[in-house]
Amino acid sequence: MSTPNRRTRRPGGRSARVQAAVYAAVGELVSEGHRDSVTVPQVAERAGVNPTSVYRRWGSIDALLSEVAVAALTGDEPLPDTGTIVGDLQEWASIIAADITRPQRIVYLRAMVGARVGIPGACPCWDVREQQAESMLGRAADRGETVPTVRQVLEHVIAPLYHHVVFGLDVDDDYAHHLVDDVLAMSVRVPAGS
Amino acid sequence: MSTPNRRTRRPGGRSARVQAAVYAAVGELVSEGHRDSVTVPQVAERAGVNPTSVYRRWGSIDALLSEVAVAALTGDEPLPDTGTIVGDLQEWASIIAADITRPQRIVYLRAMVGARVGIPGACPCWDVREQQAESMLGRAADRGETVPTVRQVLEHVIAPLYHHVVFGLDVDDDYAHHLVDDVLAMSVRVPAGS
DNA sequence: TCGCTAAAGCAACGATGTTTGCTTTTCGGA
DNA sequence: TCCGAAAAGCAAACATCGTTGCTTTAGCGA
Repeated sequence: MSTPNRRTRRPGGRSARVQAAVYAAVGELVSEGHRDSVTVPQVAERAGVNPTSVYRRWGSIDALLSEVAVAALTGDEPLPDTGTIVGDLQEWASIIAADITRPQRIVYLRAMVGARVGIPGACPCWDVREQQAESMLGRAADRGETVPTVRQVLEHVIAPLYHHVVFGLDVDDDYAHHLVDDVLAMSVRVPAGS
Repeated sequence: MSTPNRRTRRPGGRSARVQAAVYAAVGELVSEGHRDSVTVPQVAERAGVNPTSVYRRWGSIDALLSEVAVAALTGDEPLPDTGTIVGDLQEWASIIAADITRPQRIVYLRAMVGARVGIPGACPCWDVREQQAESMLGRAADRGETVPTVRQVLEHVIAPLYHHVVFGLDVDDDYAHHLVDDVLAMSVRVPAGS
């Protein structure tokens, strides 16, 4: 088969340049607080690109926004490594909380929610979080600590954090740490023979 | 002061009729699966009302949708009363899961997320859930059961459920029950002297 | 280097959403 | 019953978005 996967058929110079310009333009507009009403023509003008090109490549502003969003939201920060699972999870939760409460992130999250119509399946964001959780929990388990499952961490730390941000509820360090305390409480069980 | 609170200045006949018609129209359109693209002119036509009236009263389709959403999302179902906290929470979680995964609800939730720009503070939805949780936990505590806190139930059952729906992840009974199991595990502690 | 073709650019059009100034209706108090 | 004013209706202008047919540019393989 010499049929490249579409979308990779001509990745060279100009296409790449247009994509970069468009991505940058979206980033700028979002950062400038044009929170809502980021439109295709706006992005195109800022990028110095013809609107038609954007329409043909991405189809709609939502698709574009959510593509950029995924890229922006999965830029990985260094993982904490404090020596204990409590420390790791609390620092991790704090970092995430601080990150996703930034105005630009909120715009992206909103865009993701708006665009997730008829797009089944998970988005890469959660995969990243899952890998991070796996990594920290794995290390802790190796140290002999009692740890919750990856699923529990995702459902009871990550999900509530994003829920709060998306619905405009308060999110701060205290809140994040509470979540971690809760999830750690889940993994403390009465030993069978005690 | 004879300055009524605005929005209540002339609640009589016609205004009320227009509001009712518009609310009904939004409900119909959303129910019919016009998932996206519910526009002001559409709503106005269906309601037999002039678009201008809608624009002047609500300003935008998002504001209108989220106003209707709050009304729709806080309609309370009867609370389960199975005799145990496990049973109550599991049934409750199932009911909520079934409710918010209906296509119309998703539209409303999306609208809430979209409209929650610059509207600080909680929306009435969470208040309802909080009261429901309080009620069930209170009954269980009276029976002498060990129960999690209201906050824990909200953060670790409600929040993940809504998170999943809003981001298009799977939600079913199993998932809901898992959450309940987890939150109950939080309240099980090793007795001090064991 | 040449040629094929994917992708970008251009321009014009059609459709819709939104705003605005003005008129008409009708609520609610005097 | 009458009057002032709030809210609804109407119509037309306005702004923008999104689409489409065609042309032009420029990767990339032969």
